[in-house]
Amino acid sequence: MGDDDLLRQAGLRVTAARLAIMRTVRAGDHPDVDDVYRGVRDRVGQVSLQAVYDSLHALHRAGLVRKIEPMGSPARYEARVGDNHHHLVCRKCGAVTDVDCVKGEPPCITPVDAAGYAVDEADVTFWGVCPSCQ
Amino acid sequence: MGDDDLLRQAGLRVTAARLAIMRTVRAGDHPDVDDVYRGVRDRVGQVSLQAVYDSLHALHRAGLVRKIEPMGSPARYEARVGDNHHHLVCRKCGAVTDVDCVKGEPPCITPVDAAGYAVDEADVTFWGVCPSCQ
DNA sequence: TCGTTTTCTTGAATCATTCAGATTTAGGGT
DNA sequence: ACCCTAAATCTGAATGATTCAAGAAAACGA
Repeated sequence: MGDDDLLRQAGLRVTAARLAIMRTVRAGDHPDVDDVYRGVRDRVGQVSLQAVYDSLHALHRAGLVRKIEPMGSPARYEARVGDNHHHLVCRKCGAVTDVDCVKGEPPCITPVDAAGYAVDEADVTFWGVCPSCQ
Repeated sequence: MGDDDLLRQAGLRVTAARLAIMRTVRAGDHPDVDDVYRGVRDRVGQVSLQAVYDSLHALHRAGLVRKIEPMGSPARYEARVGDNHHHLVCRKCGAVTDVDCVKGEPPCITPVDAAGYAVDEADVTFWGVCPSCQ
């Protein structure tokens, strides 16, 4: 299924900007908004930064992209959705690396005592220093 | 051991502002900077917002307070440190609730494949809807 | 093709946080 | 007790990511 079908299926209109955003996020390595902005401009020549914000919000709401926000850095996006994987973040360079979850099904972790909360997602971030920064 | 000793032991000077910040963080429920700011003013009358930022940084660096940053909200602080507990965050009201870790020792979780990273901390956030918002 | 609704644009505003420089204070040394 | 110096705090401004607002353009069902 192509990106256009994914968009339509989510009730979103198919636009050049959105297709380029999806491709850019998929091609990049956890790009932030600015990375996506630049990537999209490379592909379609002209987009406004706000269109990128709007579209990323729409795509995120539709579950087509995942948003991660490591402490201290701007929001980053990724195309791997639904597989509930987690992230390794380098304290020095900020690099983000995917880590597969031990368990297969999301949510991979259920708190011992949910305190009455209806939990629907577990967000796990491992902090450390990446190989090239060590 | 009193807060003054904790500060001295960390190589930090003992000031009224810092003592008030520690008490405020301990008394509050994951307060953000502004909550701390107001709490400290209630206790000592006069502090600048920057002093609160500076002191919280110092306390955080010294390991006397923990900093958490749920996506989309300003940084929050808590006094429980070193026990590697995690957090439940309400998607509606933003409330934060502590959850004890299944395992006892930090890091409570070690990624299956650390990809060469020297991992020193695992940050786990559960997202859901709290009892009163359901 | 037309009309409605969504999307995109431009431009400004907001919010948390940080930076800079001057002033004060804590606490060790005399 | 009094200096001295580094650390802490103050005032005031700057930054950077993100959001708001309102008009123009584009998508797509009728």
